Amino acid sequence: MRMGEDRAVAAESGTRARTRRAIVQAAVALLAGDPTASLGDVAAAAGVGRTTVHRYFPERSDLLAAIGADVLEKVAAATERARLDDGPAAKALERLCQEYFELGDGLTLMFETPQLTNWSGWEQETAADRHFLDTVRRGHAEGSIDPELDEEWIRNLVWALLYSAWEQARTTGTPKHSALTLCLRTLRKALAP
Amino acid sequence: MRMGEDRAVAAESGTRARTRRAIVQAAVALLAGDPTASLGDVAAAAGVGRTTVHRYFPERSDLLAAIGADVLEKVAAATERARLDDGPAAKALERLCQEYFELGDGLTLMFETPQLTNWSGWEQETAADRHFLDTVRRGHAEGSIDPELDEEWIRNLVWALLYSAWEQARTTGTPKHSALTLCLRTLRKALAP
DNA sequence: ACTTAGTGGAACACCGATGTTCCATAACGG
DNA sequence: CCGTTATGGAACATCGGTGTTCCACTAAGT
Repeated sequence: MRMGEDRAVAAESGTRARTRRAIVQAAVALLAGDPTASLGDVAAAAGVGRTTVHRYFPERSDLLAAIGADVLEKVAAATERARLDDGPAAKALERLCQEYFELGDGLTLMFETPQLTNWSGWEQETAADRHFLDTVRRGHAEGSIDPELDEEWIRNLVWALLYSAWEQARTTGTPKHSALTLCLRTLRKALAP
Repeated sequence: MRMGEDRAVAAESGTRARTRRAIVQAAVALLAGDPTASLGDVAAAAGVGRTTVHRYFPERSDLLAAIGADVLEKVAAATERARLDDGPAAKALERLCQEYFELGDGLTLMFETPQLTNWSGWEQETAADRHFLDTVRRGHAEGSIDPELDEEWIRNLVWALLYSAWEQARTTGTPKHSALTLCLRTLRKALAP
């Protein structure tokens, strides 16, 4: 038995881990701008050879899956940080929104790269997802969230607002903080009963 | 001078016009589900031979351009119908939202198919776009729209809400009318000063 | 009915992305 | 300092989508 992690590939020697991260990072940034970018482009953007990319991710889908897992992990972490159970539910969702905004290009990818959501972890409800929906219900119960807006719509709404805000920051020159401010203000007003 | 249209290709004999429309229609529906669908798939979905597709649209980009133009045209028509200059600006935008919702899969495409917006008509501001922004400004002036939300954000917001609502209707079983209701309610609350 | 316009299918060349192999060489760690 | 580890590049096979041509066939229009 190996002392590896519970993840698939497990403990890589520092160098490999660093290269792998470099590739994934570059891929996220690049694919956010052009979802059809080739693996050669990704390699170039990551500053490595195309061969190396294939060494780490035999098929394109493997890279996509890795990105998907990465984003998913970041979402989970962000959900943790938001401490959804503290204070009024509406406020909790605003905090969550702020945390999710840190996903950056990950937001763009989730919208524009459907293949990313084909990876196993995405089809079934994640803990973060459940926690989110629970919080919305709590908001409905305690009266801090408009009861006319059901859970599903609010989930879609949050993501849509985040995507809009991030894209506005990415394409137009809008500074990130003001984009986020608009996003949060809009969310607050939308949720208010 | 010819009695043809001002458009590029102009008056086609009824049969051709019908086939062309069938192809574009099928392409819209298909690409909304999978933006990477091949021309063969489009042909199959349209119930015509692949050769025929190429006859009408020599290159893939030509088809995309046609779709882009089609959507653009529908947007213009919808903007007309919304009568943006009547009544309070906030109400006008809600009417506009209702009209835009009719774009259906066109909404999905605008978000998920960037190549669609590469076509010439999209880079420069359209009349509809200008009319929209003018209406937002009017809302700011007359006090029916939250002055903290700038024109650009509101434009993005409207599209994002529409996309969310449409996707919710398309993927989950939510009936279209209730999706639209949620969308409008959210917009109304977001715009309110 | 007969001419013309429109269609479908097969066959082909082409291209870019993908995935694989092999080897020389650079970086790293003991 | 030397062996292991990781890398980059070149060369190659493959594959699917694309775009083209040609011909037989069918549906319109007069």
